[in-house]
Amino acid sequence: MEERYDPKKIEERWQRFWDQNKTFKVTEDASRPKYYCLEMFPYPSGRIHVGHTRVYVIGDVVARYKRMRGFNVLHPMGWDSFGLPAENAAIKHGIHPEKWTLENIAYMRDSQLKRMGLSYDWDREVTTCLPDYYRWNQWLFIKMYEKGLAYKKRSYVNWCPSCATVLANEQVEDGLCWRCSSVVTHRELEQWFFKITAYAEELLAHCDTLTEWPERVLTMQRNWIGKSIGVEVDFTVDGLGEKLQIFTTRPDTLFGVTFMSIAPEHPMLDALIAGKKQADEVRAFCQRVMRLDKAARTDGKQEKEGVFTGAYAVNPLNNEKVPVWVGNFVLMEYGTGAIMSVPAHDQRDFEFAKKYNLPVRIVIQNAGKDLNTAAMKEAYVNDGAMTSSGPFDGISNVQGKEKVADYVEKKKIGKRTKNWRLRDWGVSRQRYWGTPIPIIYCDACGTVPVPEDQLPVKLPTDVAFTGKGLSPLVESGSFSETKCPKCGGPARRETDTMDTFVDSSWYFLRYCSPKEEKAPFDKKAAGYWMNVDQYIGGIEHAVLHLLYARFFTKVIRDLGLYEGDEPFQRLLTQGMVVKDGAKMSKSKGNVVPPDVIISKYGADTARLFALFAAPPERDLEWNVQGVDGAYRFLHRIWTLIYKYHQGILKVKAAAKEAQGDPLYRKTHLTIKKVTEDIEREFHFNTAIAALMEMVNEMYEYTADGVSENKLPVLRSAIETLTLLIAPFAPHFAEELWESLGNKTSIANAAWPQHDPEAIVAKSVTVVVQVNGKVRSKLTLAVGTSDKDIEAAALADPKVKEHTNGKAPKKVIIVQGKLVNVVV
RNA sequence: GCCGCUGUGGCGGAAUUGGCAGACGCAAGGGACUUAAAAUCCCUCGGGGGGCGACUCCCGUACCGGUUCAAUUCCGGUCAGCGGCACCA
Repeated sequence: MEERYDPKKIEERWQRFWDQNKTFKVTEDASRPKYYCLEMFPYPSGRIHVGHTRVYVIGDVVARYKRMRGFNVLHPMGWDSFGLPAENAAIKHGIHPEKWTLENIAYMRDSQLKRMGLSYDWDREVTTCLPDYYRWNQWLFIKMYEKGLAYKKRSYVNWCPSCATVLANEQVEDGLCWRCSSVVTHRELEQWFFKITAYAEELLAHCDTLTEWPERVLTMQRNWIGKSIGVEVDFTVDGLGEKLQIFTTRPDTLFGVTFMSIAPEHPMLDALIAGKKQADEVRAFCQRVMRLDKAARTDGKQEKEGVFTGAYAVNPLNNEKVPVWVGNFVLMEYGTGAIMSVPAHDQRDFEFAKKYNLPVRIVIQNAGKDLNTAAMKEAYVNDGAMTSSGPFDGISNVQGKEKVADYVEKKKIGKRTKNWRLRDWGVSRQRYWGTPIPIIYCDACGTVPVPEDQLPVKLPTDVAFTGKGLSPLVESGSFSETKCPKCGGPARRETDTMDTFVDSSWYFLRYCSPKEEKAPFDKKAAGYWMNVDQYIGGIEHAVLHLLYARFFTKVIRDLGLYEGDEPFQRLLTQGMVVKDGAKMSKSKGNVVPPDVIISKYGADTARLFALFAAPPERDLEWNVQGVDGAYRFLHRIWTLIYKYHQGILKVKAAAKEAQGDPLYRKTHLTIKKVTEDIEREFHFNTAIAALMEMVNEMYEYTADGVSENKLPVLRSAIETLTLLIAPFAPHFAEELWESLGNKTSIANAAWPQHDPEAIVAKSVTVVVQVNGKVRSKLTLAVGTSDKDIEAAALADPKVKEHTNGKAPKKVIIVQGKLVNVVV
């Protein structure tokens, strides 16, 4: 054993050892319990910083701990490697996206991740931008096409002018592009969609089964799916005879309808205004509204505006004629694109009615204070008794909702229905660096999927990256011109590529059998490894990746490829890494690359600090002095062990016979504490604090030298400490483990178990309170009876002083903890 | 506006089932070692008061109130910060 702790030498040595011995390679083994530990795989942007590595360190501790607990641990790593930055680099620097990407991967793998000492089975590395992976994206796309789950439609879609591509709804945040924050505009385009709405009900219902997910994420998913239950009702357009269908969640207010509002895009609009004197004004209004971008259009603060179409519709419940307006706040995408307006009981309708002087009719009466239309300052949206509602007068509106719905269905003027906020997932991207959509268009045969035996449709390499005009795939004649697989005639390929979120929607299944050539993954292998027992990643994916991956798992299940409803058993969303008060990011200029920390302190120090400074789900302030502290801790252990190294090698570690020795007791208390802290919500910070306490106690124990007969106890403490620190500081632990005479890797050593008898104390300190205030402490033998405890407490001089001679009213005793004398 | 989370020393954080508030670490101050420094080791370290002193008393977990022998923990209200949703019919 070297006198000084030299992380550089140690870490290089053990990383080589793990690589050469394939220490973390795993295969299916039915005789052992499996554990699948997965961190969200990275986009290989080039250089990562400690903000990125935090998640891998957290996952690595889990994986190493579970391995020592005897689990067959699958812990893979790969690359989410399709995406825009590669293409932008190509445009800017003239490097092909593939070259740029693969070089980044090599650097990140070999110079950053491997140097952190992460226990991955690198033989399972998955790289989504390579044909052996993306061919299965294409295969899955075709399967989904065959089942009607992938379809093409012309519609208004989100367009990011800066990224020059379409975005899915989930990728628009506050009207801005999730990646570059440009204002998202609307475009009418023909696009491929995945029918995620077909799974809306199940995606929502199964949220209830994800009991080991953070409630926050589930709330976000439930909000995003946005189920609302209501009624569709047909109003008849006066003079036209056509049905104008509306959706409402408030059928109880149907008698309060005083006008209707439709979206500017509503298909019936032309018919409504045909021949009316308002026609030109309405058209001008609609064009003005439709020109607005998505953010402006859906901003709730925007004033409600509208224009009368000149048409009337008949309310089927009371046969009243009400005017039909166009409203700027009515959305074509939600419901039926038309609403009934009840100004008395809907705030938007109320504002609209006030602005345009439309009538207000109260149909729900406030039980506390009678409403009257003249005095109303805002809509009354609470419950009450129905009024002016024909046969429903007098009943509560809560019951009324059901009764009116029954009535509507009986009269066949509408039906109960559900509406979803969730939209189908638009997956077409007008860019090069993604999976080509495996579809061919033939003038004779129409849309034809590429036959399975012709997969993969590879990305062409002979393309130019100009950054101008259309995607390189459109410009590449050799790619788009092809033959129809059906009739052999001339045809052209789809030139759009898939959203990169498709890649990450099933990669966790691919890890189970990454080399499989006949299917996306081997069903048996997936049956063994899935689900992912622990998934770890950022909260930013709460409704993106995590929703898509759940959807894909269900689709894959229904294709008969996998038996299981949900991919991720337990989810941990780690906090971000903050420095100087801001999230670590390249643009803020506050990044700390792991390489720098590793060179100066070593990976074990970097790991220890990241784990100690905050619990995993909370944000972590990166602070150099804190890193020093972690470094000091490792040195302190090393120095202590070095001092007694020769001595303890001559003895066997203490066992039961040492019960009663204070260090032996501390050793076993620490085993218990560290194990519980890891098992309970991965509280690594307190687990490491417990190790520090143990080391402090070892220093005290050895302060006046160690006699021969204490060496076995010291040896057991040192061995235990080495094992307990192994998941956190693995290189450090390996080196010490070897120096203690062990021939095999500590990664496969058994996690220690605490001896319950060793931690039993003979005596306990009992807090003595008078009227709830601590006044004294007593040291009593364990098992002292309540009667004796009370007597001891009352005999205590401090107690006598504070009770002032008064007799106790009550004495509360909590065994082994506290006595409270109440006077 | 609605929903959720959070609020503890100079700082990061701990207190697991209602039972000693501030574990552990950082920073700071003092001391030992050293020609000196670094490193290391030891001590002090929430605020205020009293005592020469071993000590001791009061206050304190955003704020106000409640339940309880006992509240950082449970309940009600207020404030602040963060996050999500939001013209969704």
